[in-house]
Amino acid sequence: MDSKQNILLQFGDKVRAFRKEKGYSQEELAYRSGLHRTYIGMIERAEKNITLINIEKIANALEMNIYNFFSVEQ
Amino acid sequence: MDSKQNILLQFGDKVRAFRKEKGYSQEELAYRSGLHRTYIGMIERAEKNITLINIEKIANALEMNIYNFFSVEQ
DNA sequence: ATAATGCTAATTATAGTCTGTTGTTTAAGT
DNA sequence: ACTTAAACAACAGACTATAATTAGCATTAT
Repeated sequence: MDSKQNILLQFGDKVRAFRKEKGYSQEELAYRSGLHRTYIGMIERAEKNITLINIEKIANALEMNIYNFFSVEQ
Repeated sequence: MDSKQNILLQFGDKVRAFRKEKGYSQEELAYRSGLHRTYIGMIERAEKNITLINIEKIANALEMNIYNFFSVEQ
């Protein structure tokens, strides 16, 4: 991932916002989703082009539905 | 991708349904999204774990928003 | 001072691309 | 109805690009 794509920035921002709403650290979210601490950071910084299965893991860890990451409201 | 994950099956089914609604062949959708003919088939059959950037490409090609793939209604 | 996050780099797994072949559906024409 | 052709989709295999995982150290909050 060189130049950060808009959709990844948008997704990363939402993950970070929802994570903070829940009061989780990156490490806590990593643990809950079964992903690695540094990987969560990379996603939030839009450095990785995440796959659908991992999108779902993060959604589950944040106790929300995937479409919340992509809906226009909020 | 060995055993097909639920989220991939759900996504693939939606892509196929929306594609047919538009009257596109897999090849037509491939052309419109800039992806490969056979790859579209793999996605619809849930054989690949698609990345977010390609999810967006397919959404654009189908002239819809990403959350339509994940919303419960319809 | 310490907890949280950023950043680099290296490795492994797999997503994505492509060619070609087989099978299946659709629509003709005779 | 039965072929024939053409369009469409499934499938296999090989290759390339990159996502995913991890460790270690630097930096930034608190």
